[in-house]
Amino acid sequence: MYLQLIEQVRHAIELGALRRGDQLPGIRKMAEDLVMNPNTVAKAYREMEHAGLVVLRHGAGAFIAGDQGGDQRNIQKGRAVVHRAVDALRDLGLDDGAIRRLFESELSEIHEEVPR
Amino acid sequence: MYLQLIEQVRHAIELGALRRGDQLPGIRKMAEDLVMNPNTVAKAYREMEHAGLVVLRHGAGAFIAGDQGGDQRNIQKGRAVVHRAVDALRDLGLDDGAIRRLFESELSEIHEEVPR
Amino acid sequence: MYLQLIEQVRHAIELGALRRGDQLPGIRKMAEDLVMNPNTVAKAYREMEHAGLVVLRHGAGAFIAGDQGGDQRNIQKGRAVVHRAVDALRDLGLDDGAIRRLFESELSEIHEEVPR
Amino acid sequence: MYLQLIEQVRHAIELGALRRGDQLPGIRKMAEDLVMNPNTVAKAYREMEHAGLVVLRHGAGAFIAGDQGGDQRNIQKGRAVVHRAVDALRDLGLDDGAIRRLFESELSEIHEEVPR
DNA sequence: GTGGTCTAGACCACA
DNA sequence: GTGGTCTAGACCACC
Repeated sequence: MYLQLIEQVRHAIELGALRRGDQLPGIRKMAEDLVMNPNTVAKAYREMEHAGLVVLRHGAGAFIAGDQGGDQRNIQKGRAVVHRAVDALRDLGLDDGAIRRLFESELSEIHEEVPR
Repeated sequence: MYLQLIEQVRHAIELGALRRGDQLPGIRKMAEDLVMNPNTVAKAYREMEHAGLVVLRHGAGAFIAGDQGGDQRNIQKGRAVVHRAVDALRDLGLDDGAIRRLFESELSEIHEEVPR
Repeated sequence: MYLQLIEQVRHAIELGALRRGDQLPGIRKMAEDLVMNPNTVAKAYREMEHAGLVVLRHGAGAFIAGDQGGDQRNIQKGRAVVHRAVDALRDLGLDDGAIRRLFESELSEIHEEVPR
Repeated sequence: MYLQLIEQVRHAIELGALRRGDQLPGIRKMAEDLVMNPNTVAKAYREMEHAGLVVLRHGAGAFIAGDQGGDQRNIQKGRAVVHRAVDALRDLGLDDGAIRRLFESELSEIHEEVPR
C-alpha cells in the first residue's frame, strides 16, 4: 500500500499535477482520505524523502522537492498513446485483467534489437 | 510472487500457449526453473485449482482445465496493439516505471461514456 | 533507540567484531535481548540496509555487508587513546556527564588551523 | 534539542563562563540566537530551574543559581586532556562519528578495578 | 497542528 | 523460523 501511494505521488509529479514546493496533505489527513493507517502513510513519506521526491520539514509539513519532471511533454504525449491503446483493447472485449497481463508481459520481455 | 505465477499461467492460456489438458511442470521442476521456493509454487497451484484454471490430479500432476480462452484472436490482436504502444512510449524516452504508472492510471480511471 | 542500535552495529563492524557475511541475530531475538519492540529493531535493520551496512535476505536473516572496515588498526589505536583519556578524566574526579560534555564541546568546535 | 541547550549551559557553568548570579539571555533572544523555537527554549529553562541550575525570576529574567562548579581547575585540566585526545584521534583519520562511538563505548563499559 | 519514534500485536511471503 | 507490511494508539519535538 505504501508503494502504491509512492507511485501515485511520483505519477502526479510526472504529470505536473504536483510541482516543486507544493505542500502535500499531512500524514494524518492523507491517511484519513485513503482510509489507511497514519503509520503506513508515514512510511511512504519517509521513503519518498529518502528517494528525494519530497522534503519533510518537522512541524511544517511535506513538500515536493522534485526537479526531475523535465519530460512532462513526453509524459503528456505518452498519456494520449496509452489512452488510445486501452480504448482499442477494451473494444476488443478484453477486461482490465487481460490488459494488465498483456502489458506486464510486454514490459518484462527482453527487447533486443534484431541485428542485421 | 505466487500471484505473478498465476498471472503468467493465465496469460499463457489466453495466448493459447497452454491448452485444455496440457500438463504443467511438477511443483519442484517449476520451482527450480523460476528460482523460487516449492512452497510458493505449491500455493500458486492450489489457488489456480481453486480458481478453476487447473486440475490437480493427485500423484499424476497438474493439468490445464480452462475453456475460457475463447477470445484468442482478439488477444493476439491486443498483443500487437500493446507492442506498438509500448514501443512508442519507449521512443518517447519513458522508462518502464513511468509506462506502468501511465497504464495503471488509465486502467483505474472511471471511464464514463459521454452521453449525448 | 533505533539510532543507538545502528551506532552499536557500526561500532562493532569498525572494531572487527562483526565481519562481512556474519549473520546478525534475528529481529525478534535482538528485540528480546535489548528489551525493545521488534518493529523498532526492524526499523534499525531497514535503515542499516539502506546505509549499505547490512543485507537483509527475506526468510534467511540479516547479514553484514560492509567492506568499509579498512581502518581497523587505527580504530584499535584510537580505542587505546580514548581509554587512557577517559581514565585520566575520571582520575580528575569528573563524572560521565562532565566527560561527555567536554567531548561534545570539543567535537562541535570549529577547528580552524591558526594561520601564521 | 532542549536537552542540548541544558548541557551547554551546564558546561558553561563548569567552565566558569557562567557564574552564580549571572543573567541568562531572555527566552526570545536565546531562541533567536540559536535559531530555535521559543517554546523549546522555555522548556529548557523550566527544566534547568527544576534541576536547580537556574532561578527564574518572574518578569526579571533567568539567573544562574549554581554553586556546584567547584572543580573548575580539574575541568580545565580535563579540557586539555580531551583536546589532545581528539587531536590524536583525528590524526588517525577517524571522523567525528567514529570518535563519538569510541567514547560512548568507553563510557558505557563496566569499569571494574581488578582486585588483587 | 506538523512530522518522528515507540509499543503492541496481527498476518503474509519466503526458506 | 525469517523478514515485511499493516493496524492501532501512545507520547514527544517542533511550528
